[in-house]
Amino acid sequence: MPDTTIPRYFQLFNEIAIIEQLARAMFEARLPDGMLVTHFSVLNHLVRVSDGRTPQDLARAFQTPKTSMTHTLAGLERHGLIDMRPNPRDKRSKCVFITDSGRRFRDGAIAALAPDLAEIAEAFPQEEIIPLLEKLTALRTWLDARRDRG
Amino acid sequence: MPDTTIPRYFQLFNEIAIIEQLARAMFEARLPDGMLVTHFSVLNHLVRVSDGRTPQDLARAFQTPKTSMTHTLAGLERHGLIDMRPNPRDKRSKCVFITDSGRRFRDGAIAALAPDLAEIAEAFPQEEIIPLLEKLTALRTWLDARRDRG
DNA sequence: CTTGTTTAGTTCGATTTCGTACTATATAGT
DNA sequence: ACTATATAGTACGAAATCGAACTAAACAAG
Repeated sequence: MPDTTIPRYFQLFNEIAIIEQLARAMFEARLPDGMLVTHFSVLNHLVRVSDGRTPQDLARAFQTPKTSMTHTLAGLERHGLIDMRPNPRDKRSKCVFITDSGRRFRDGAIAALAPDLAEIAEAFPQEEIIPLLEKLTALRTWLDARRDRG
Repeated sequence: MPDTTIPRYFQLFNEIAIIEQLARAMFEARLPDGMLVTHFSVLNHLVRVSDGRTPQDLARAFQTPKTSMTHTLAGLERHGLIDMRPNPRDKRSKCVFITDSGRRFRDGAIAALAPDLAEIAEAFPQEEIIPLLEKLTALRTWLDARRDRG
C-alpha cells in the first residue's frame, strides 16, 4: 500500500465529520431554541418508520447508548411531543408514541428546513447526489457490519 | 421539485451522520483511555499543517467554538502532549506547539489506526474513494461558504 | 493621545453524552 | 418449577460541548 493511501482515508472521514458538523448547525438554526437534531431525528423516525417502538429499538436504530435515548425521550416527553406507555408485551419495557403536537412539530421542522435543502438541491442536483448517496450507504453498511463482527 | 427530492437530501445527511458516529467509535477504540478523536485531530493538525498556531486559529480550523478549543488544549497540555507559550506578536494570545511526546503519541495513534484503515481500503479501493472524496469536499466547501454568507 | 470597538483567551454554568451500577422482568437450561 | 443469565429501563456521576460574561490587549478614529 503506497503511503498516500492512509491519508486519503483519513481525509475522507475528516470531510464527513466536518459536513456532519455544518449540517447539524444548519439544521439546529431552524429548530426552536433548545431543540436539537437528536430530538427531531427521533420524532422523524417515529413518523417515517413507526410509532410504538420501545426506547431500546430507538437506541439501536440510532446507534446510541440506551442512557442517551432515555435522556432524549425524557426531554421529548417533557415537551409533550411524545407519549410513553407500558409495553403490553413486556412489563420491563415501554412503547413510545408521537403525539399530535409532536407530529405538528415534526412537520413544522421539515417545512422550516425545506428552503435550506432546496438551496442545496440547486447547487447539487439529484443526479449528482444519488450515486454519492449510494456509495455512502455502502460505506455505512460495511462499517456497521464490521462493528457487529468485532 | 418532486416530493421525493427533500427526503433524499435528508437521507444524505443522515448517512453522513451515521458514518461520522461509526468512524468516531472505531477511531476512539484505538486510542488510549480518555483520549478522544478531538485530541488526536488537534495533534495531527499541528503536525500536518503547522506548529505554533494560536488556539483561535485551531478553533477556526476545526469550526468549533473557542471555549471548546480551550478545553481540548488544556487536556493536551495536562498530558504533556502540547506546549503553550506566549505569542510574541500579540500579548493576548498564545502559540501552541506539539511536544516530542505529543509527536510520538500522534505517530502511535496513526500506527494503531492503520490496520482499520487498511481494512477499509481493501473493501473500498482508492479508485472508488477518490471521486467520493471530491464530491464530499465540494459539498463541504459549499456548506462552509454558505455559512459564512449568512 | 484618548476613546470606542474588536479580538484572544478564560471562567462559569447549563446541557448533552454516555459508562457504571442498579432494579425488575424475561428467557433458557435443567 | 427453579435457577442462571440476559435484557429493558433508570439513576447517577464524569466528561465534553458550548454560550454568556469577563479581562486584557490590540486597533481604529478622531
